[in-house]
Amino acid sequence: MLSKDQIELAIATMQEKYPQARTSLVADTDFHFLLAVILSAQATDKSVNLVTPALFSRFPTPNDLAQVTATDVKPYIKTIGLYRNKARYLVACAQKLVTDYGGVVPAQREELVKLPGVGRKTANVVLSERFGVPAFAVDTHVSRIAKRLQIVAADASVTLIERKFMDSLPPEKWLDAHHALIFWGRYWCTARQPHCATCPLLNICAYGQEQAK
DNA sequence: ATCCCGAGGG
DNA sequence: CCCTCTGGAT
Repeated sequence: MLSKDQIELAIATMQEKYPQARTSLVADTDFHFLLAVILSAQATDKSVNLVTPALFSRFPTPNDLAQVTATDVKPYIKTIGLYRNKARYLVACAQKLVTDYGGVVPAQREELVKLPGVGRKTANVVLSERFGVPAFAVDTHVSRIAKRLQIVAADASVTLIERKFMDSLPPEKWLDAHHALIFWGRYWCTARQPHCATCPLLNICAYGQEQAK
C-alpha cells in the first residue's frame, strides 16, 4: 500500500505531465452539464460532446425535456452506448427536476442521487465541477489507477477508493487530483497497454514492475 | 451479479 | 476481431 506522501507525490507527477487536465464536457448550464455527465456513463466524452449541441438546442430547459418521451430523445443520442436507458433517464430526470426541484439542479448529493440516472459518481462530478462542493468522483480510470498503484486493494469498493483519496489530500486539491487521474488513465495508464516501461511512477508501482518482467 | 450498447482504438 | 469508454438500475 502507498503511504499518504506517496499518494500526494503520485498525483503531483500526474499533474506535471497533464497540467491542462480538466473536464472536457461542454455545457453552459447546470442542467445541461448534468445531462452531459449522465450521458458520459461508459462513453467517451468526445462521443458525448458530439451529440449534446443538437440535444441542448432542442431541449434548453428541464421543462422542454420533461414534456417529451424517451422515444423523442433517442434519435439525438443514438450514437452513444446505452442510449435506450439514457434516453429514459434524461426524460425522467427532467421531469423530477420540474416536479420536485422547481427546474433547478440541486446542489446536495443526497438530492442529486434521487434523480434517475444519477448515481454517486455523477453526483460527485456535478457537485465538484458546477457547485464548488468538495467531492471526489471515482470512475473507471480512478479505480483502475488506485488499484494498479495499490493505493487500495484489488477488491476495494468505489466508496473506499473515494475515502482513500479524500483522506490523502486536502479538499481544495480534490478536483484537480481527480482531473489528473482521469487524464493519466485516459492517455498514460490506459486500461490496455499502459506505458509502464517509461512510467515515472514505476518505482512505486507494483503493477508496472510486474509488467516490465 | 447482470444487463445495457455504439463508436473508436489496437 | 476484441476491449474500453469519467455508470446506474435491477
